Amino acid sequence: MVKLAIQFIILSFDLFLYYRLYLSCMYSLLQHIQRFVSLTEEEIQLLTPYFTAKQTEKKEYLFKEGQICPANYFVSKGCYRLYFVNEKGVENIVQFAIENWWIADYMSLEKQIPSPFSLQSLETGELLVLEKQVQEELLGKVSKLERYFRIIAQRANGAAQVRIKYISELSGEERYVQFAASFPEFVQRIPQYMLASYLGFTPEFLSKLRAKKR
Amino acid sequence: MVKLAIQFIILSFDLFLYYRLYLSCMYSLLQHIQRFVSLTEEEIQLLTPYFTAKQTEKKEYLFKEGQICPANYFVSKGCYRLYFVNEKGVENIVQFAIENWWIADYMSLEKQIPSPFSLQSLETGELLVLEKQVQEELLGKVSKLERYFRIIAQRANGAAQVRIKYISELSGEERYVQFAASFPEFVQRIPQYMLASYLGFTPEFLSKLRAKKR
DNA sequence: TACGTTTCTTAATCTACATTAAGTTTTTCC
DNA sequence: GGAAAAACTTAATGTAGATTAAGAAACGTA
Repeated sequence: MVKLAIQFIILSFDLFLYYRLYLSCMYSLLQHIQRFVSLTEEEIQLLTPYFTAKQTEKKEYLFKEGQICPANYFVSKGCYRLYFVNEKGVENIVQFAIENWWIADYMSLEKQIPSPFSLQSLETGELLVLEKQVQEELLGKVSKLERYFRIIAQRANGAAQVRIKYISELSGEERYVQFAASFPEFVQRIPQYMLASYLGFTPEFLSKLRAKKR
Repeated sequence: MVKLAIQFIILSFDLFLYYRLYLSCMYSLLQHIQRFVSLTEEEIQLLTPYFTAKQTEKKEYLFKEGQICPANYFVSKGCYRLYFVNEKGVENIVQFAIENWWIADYMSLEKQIPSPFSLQSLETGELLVLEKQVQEELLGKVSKLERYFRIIAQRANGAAQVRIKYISELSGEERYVQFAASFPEFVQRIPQYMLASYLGFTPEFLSKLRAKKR
């Protein structure tokens, strides 16, 4: 009987922890959504069951290369990277995501094909998980979210166009200088070798740039 | 009186030409939309007034660097490029669009800021024009199109992620070889120096690669 | 058809960053 | 707290593609 009581308390505590995580994440997401689309109380009620909250440990994978990207992820807390490993075994980061960003391999998610990318947590984090099938159901129930996701995707699209412009136009050094000026806290937050990877050059070269700057 | 009659005939002929262009473009677009979203007859009736058809001459600009991107464009016929000019005066192509593609500077369009890009026609072409404000009205009238545009944008997103992967991973030569194998007709269709620009290297280098391949 | 413009080709020289190879410092984990 | 792993730094050497400078070929226009 004591064992059962203890298990019940543990279960209730787990439930409490999950609920707290879930509320925190949903709050972030609703704040984000309402920046683009206004929702009624009813719509909010309708949409909340479609999301699952997840806590991730540092280095935890959400999916790995070769797996189908299982969901679209909204970052409530933490930092994540989408990366691939090239034929020399070197990791190349294609995208980071921090609070209030969505991240996924959108080609894999859309076409349900194995991803060449892996998605990994860089620190303890909290996410909302929206699987493809679940998203389809959700959008059937709350069609206003089609608008939200369209706006998000179009913004990401514009950002990608600008990113490709920078890759073409700026030297490695210029990219570093601009990025560090635009996102100084982010630069402190991640390992320098990952920053180098994202900016498209080697950690050795980044060391050289940093030495030059001192 | 004779002059009036001639003017009326000219005006009717212009209207006929426009109508023919418009029908052709709308047909392309409706075919495209129905690949993703099914529309009722009523919805089709509702949406058609929101699009303007446009014919472009070779080299014609839809917008130039420094202007706000005025619209989202659906390509019914022809080929277009989105490019910027770097500080050395060299043109860098960020994107092409051919039949059934949408193209715009999505950052400029979304935020209504001056674009660093220009959008130019590479051959005589035909487009449907959807200005931002008009799109908002349209989406208010036929909300199903939110879904269509979300899907399109998400696919473009996935494609951009893959594009960035290729830029990081493959050498210039490898990019050329893969692109030429994947899109042989497109390679014939555009000037080689534009292909080089899009793939991220100089026309001189492309000449070298082509010589090597013979 | 002739001329000017655009596109493509060729080759030598240059350069931004990669690669190789360590050593040093910081972080992690038991 | 100590050892191992990870991250950062340094420097010499190498390389993929850029730059420079033309010349040749193709295209467009009057």
